[in-house]
Amino acid sequence: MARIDPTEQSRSRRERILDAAFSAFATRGYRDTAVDDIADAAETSKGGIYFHFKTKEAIFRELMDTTADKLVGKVERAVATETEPVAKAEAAIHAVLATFAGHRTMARLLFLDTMGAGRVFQAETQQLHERFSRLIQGYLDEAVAADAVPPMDTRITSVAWFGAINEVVARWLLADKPGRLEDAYPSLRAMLLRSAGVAAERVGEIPLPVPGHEFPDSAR
Amino acid sequence: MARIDPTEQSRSRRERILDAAFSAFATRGYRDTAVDDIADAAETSKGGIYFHFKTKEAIFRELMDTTADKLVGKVERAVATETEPVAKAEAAIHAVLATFAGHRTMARLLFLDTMGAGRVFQAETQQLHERFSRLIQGYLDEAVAADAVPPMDTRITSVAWFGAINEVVARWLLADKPGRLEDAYPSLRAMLLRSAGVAAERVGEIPLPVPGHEFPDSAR
Amino acid sequence: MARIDPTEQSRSRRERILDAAFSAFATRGYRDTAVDDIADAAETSKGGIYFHFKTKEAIFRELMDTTADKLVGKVERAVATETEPVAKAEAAIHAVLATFAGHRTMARLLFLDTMGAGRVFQAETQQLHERFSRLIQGYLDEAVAADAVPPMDTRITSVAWFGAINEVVARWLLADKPGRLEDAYPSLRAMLLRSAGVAAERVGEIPLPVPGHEFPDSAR
Amino acid sequence: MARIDPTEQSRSRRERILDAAFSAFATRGYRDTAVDDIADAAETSKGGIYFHFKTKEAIFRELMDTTADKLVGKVERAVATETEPVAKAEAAIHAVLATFAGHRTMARLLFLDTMGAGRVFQAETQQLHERFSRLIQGYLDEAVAADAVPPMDTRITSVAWFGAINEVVARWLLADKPGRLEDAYPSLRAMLLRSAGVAAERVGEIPLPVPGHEFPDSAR
DNA sequence: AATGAATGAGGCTTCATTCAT
DNA sequence: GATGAATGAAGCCTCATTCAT
Repeated sequence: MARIDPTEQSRSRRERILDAAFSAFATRGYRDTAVDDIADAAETSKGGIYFHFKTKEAIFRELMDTTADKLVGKVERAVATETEPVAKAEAAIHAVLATFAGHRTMARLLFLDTMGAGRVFQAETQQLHERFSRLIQGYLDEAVAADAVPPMDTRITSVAWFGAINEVVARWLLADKPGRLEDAYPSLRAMLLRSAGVAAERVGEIPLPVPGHEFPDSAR
Repeated sequence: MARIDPTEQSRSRRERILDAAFSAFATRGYRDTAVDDIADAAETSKGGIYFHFKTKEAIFRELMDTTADKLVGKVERAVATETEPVAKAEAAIHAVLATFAGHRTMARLLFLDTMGAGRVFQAETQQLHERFSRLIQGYLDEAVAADAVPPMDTRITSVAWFGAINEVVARWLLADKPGRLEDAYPSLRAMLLRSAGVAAERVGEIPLPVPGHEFPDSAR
Repeated sequence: MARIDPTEQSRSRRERILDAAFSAFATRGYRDTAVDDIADAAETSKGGIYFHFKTKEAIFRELMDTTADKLVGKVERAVATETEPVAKAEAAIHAVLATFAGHRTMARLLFLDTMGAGRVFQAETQQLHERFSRLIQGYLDEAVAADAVPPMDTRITSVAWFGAINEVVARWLLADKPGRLEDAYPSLRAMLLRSAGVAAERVGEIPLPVPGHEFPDSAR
Repeated sequence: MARIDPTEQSRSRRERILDAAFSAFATRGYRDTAVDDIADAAETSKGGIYFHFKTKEAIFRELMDTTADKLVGKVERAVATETEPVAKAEAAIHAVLATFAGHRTMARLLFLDTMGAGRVFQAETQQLHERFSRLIQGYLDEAVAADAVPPMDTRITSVAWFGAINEVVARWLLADKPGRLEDAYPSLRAMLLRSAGVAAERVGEIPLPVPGHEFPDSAR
């Protein structure tokens, strides 16, 4: 008599809530998402949600954390396939862009909504950004150590890198006709590599804007 | 016996409201600021606010616009003192950093809270970011035209520049012990100039992190 | 140990709200009734009301509809007991008067407050009046078809009938010392029947005012 | 040096306010008309209004009174041209319909908005209705005295008359495609005269509905 | 575990009225 | 007389959270 493992059953419900919350937060933002919305989307009741999560905030927190974990994991796996320092950095940049390109919603949640959640989450957000820029900084430090790039303040540089990538992604997220995010990769890559002092030969040719494939403008 | 011009009088009240709103929004964010809070801070009544502004949103909008105007003005004035393209870009970067260094709250309002306001303001925010990146793009285009830098996709590069600067400022804003924002200038400048392909001689020496003056870490 | 069916339970609360709203609207009018008033009277919280009804307007709408339904139902049942056309009309008139006589508040809500609700409800109100005058027109048309009365413009006549009845009821509603509404029936009946051209023999004797039982005057 | 008489000047302003209020109340109803609206329409300031009138209610009251006076005046003048009792009644009916036909707004104010004003005005409204039905009753009593109609309860009959007329006017007011109010006169006249027992010869032929000129339906 | 009803604090906005100038 | 700025009491509605079942 195959009864469903209650733990399994519960997890599936819990997961369903997380999924629903994820998509709701990403679509409407934290503040504009009511717990009722999540309940509806998860085909549960409000009470059901409060059984699994202490507060609305807790849902958001958990979502932020696991999502960030996923992304970091992807980046690390992508980087692991490379050995040369600069190639590692390139792989990281590409991994981020590729991941977001495939998961617009994830990007939206991670990078756009963090402030919408209000004061409460600023610490959370900061840690997220910190985490990513530290990741980058690690690769830059390696590159410096390997003499692939000259010494520099890798802290500031990595923060700036993160900002640059973040902005390109955000702009793409909000564009009316997004186009393909990966089209931005060559130029962004060149810009970042050069910013770190990677040798011109290694950077290669500087891409020019392809007519008809310009980076999207914010409409209206 | 100089009576106060009623127009003046009214403007002063209006201004008082704007000031109060400015500081409240910058401190607590748009959503977490109640109209009552603004009224209290402006030493007016809620009704008084609604005499001068149609909605809470209108206050925020006006604040965003005028603040952005001020910043753009400062940047343009700083740039105007230079003639050489790269120097213009440097001046712009420096102007932004210097302005924000002096007006933390302004920065907070412009760059951190925009999303906190919710879906309604995404268009507004986009325009703001757009405006700044276009400003940068203008200088980059000039530099390309003057052969100060090689041809490139100035659209993406300027978006990335904006993102880089934005992130450095934001990180500083949220730091517990901010330090001096201008300490970040040399490295940020070098990073940006190199990213655009400015000649190494022109960029000059790459600054190293000064022990004890590292870029602030996010607390906790 | 009979537990109350939760559906039942909820309905009873919903009903309690409707009852409270009904009496509040009828007493103070739509605009002068705050949602808080209804909540208090229903011994619920404001939020509780908004769980059951989307807006204040929705409560009013539902009340109007069901009340009208009840009245129409009563009239139709009364009419169904008669076969002769003129008798049907008489039954209808009597049913309206009798119903209102027993339910002053219902009358008040249906006939006096409709405009107090403001522009929003004019359509609703019109439909209500339309509904009743169409009901009357149906009986008049039957009477014409049965040669019980001569041909006439039954549309205008029925509108006028409705107006006449409405006014008599309204005047009674607003009177300080209402007296018995049914005392007005004989004269109103005679007036209406004659207005439709019912034969004098069928109408019978024209009632004279009974001293001491005059139709109430508006006080002051 | 022809200075404008200050009294005159003041009255003109006062009148302008009344006019503006009249049209505003008639268009949007009492509750939905803000004092600001009136001020704007009268090209004055809110303060100016409160100089001339103690409260918003006072404006409405005065408007109701003078408007009713005007209408009563018209009716009485029309009736004065007739000597025969039934003709007087006919003249009165016609005068009301004709006046309203020419002044939709006046009708709206007097007959539709009275309740919208809320509890406060019910006394006022009642007096208005009372006044008109007493006017009618006077003519009916004369007719009875002159043996033009048989004895009856003229109190109820006149109330019913008033209601009948009122409803026809109201329906016309709210119709989408009003048509001509006076088209309703023949049938309404016949209905009313018959209701009072006026001899068939005197009433004349009963009008049938003219195809294409039916009394307007409430749209939708 | 889950449900749905209930709560109540709090948010934004409107508007009649007052008042200093 | 007139103006427009200011007041503050309501008003309607939302929503995170709790709770009986």
